[in-house]
Amino acid sequence: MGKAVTSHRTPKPTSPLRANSAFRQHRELDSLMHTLIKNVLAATEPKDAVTVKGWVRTRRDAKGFSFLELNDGSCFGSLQCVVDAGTPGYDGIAHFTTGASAVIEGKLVASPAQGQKWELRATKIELIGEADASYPLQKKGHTLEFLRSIAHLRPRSNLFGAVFRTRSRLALAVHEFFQSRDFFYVQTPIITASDCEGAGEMFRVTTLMGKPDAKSEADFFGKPTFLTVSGQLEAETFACALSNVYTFGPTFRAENSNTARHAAEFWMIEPEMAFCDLAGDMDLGEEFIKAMARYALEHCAEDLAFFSKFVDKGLNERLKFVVERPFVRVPYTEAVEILNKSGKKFEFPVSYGQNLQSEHERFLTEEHFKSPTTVFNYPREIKPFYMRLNDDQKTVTAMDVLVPGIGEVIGGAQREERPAQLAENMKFHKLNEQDYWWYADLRKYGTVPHAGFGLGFERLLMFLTGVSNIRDVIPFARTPGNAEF
RNA sequence: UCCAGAGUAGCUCAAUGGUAGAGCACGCGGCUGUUAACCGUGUGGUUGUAGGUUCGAGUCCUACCUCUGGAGCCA
Repeated sequence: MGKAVTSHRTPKPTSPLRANSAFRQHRELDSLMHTLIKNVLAATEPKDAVTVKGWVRTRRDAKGFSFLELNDGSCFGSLQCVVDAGTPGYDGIAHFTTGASAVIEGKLVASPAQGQKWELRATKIELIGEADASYPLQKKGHTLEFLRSIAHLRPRSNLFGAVFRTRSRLALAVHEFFQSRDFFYVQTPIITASDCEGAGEMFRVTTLMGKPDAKSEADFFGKPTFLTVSGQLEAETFACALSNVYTFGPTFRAENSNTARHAAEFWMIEPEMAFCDLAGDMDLGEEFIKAMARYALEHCAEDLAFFSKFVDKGLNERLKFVVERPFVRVPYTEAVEILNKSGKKFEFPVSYGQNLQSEHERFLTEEHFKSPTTVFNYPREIKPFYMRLNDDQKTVTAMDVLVPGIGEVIGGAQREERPAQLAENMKFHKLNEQDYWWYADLRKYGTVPHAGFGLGFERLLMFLTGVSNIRDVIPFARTPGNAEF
């Protein structure tokens, strides 16, 4: 240990968006520290003294020297280091095995061989921490199932490094999208007492462990509390004050869902706009998805190239298509007609008043329109109380954005802003008005038409990376029976 | 939760009801500006768990567990 691990100061900011900001103040210190491999590989000319720190991906020994491939996760690629016998530290070369951490100093030179532009001719190598022979990540491909069982190590693999770099950049893109449109970021509570909209089974939050007979009045908050299933109702209160707001945070559903697109803990993005109707809501949803696709193409090109090659061959085409073409918009009633006239045999029959099944959604977006599709104006019976009743008295201003391969990515609506109608909606859905007194107050004091939607961040990532299981786009997945890490 | 499929070495997979094997990983030796390096060699197993059928079960039967795909709930 010692010197090798002492420099942990924030390296220079490298986000293109922060290039000229005050965040660059540590830049001068960079030369005293190590250089991220991302910056080494982007060099435009040879350099005399470079120090890199990372984890050994592989070592290939030759007579009299070795190739060490070092990766620090700062970018997709690894740096090939050439270490001659006799280089300080070479006597311990056998310990530089896959997974070991190391510091390498050397000269950056143009590589004489195919496969890489630059390589580091080592002048000194130092082992930081060796990797036990049982290190499970091999140089060969692994199944996603196996990698899930080593979630603490999988970020060191090509795929998961790419996924989580992309996730980070898109999280920033979410904020930039909304902030640049004058939306304010609202942090809605994670612990909540309201059963909200019946959006799903909830996790109970309590300090009454081991006291099964205790009344909820004796609980920490003096009433039953849960982990939030949505920040929407709270976001509405802020939209009715700051005009345009969004949430971006963890959401919890205690459903016993066992699918590739459900998790018990996931991140949801919920914009809410005052003085906005359903059309404006659909516009925002479409713009948002297009902007995310564009951002990924522009800022995650290297990682996307990997996804296109090994995860989803059609990814780049699809993202370009999404960016360039308008989404299809179709009323629910018309969607049902299309499905009925399709001549296609569905496992579940299509009929008005029923929710669209996965197979129906897939047909619309993958076969019929071959495009992301927004379905709107659903029957009120199958949608929550807060959605605005249309003049036909039968449908509500709901909208779902469906994308090929994933299904529903966005669920949203224009909200019911008329106090009497909101009360009627609650009766219709057999809800207790008293439980929503503060929500109803928004309609009592200066009500405005407003609209918003919820978007699953992980589902968005699945769509943008081609990764087909939600467990593989979230760092540590929580699903029924699984919270190991 | 329902339907279907699968659990064999650290990983990926073979094995008619009849002596459990290969590749990779790992160890050792060799070779080479190599790049999923290569060649030789060695180590490595309570066949998911518990029962049952049989002279004999990785293989057939029952239950359970786990995972995968599909469905429901949704984002």
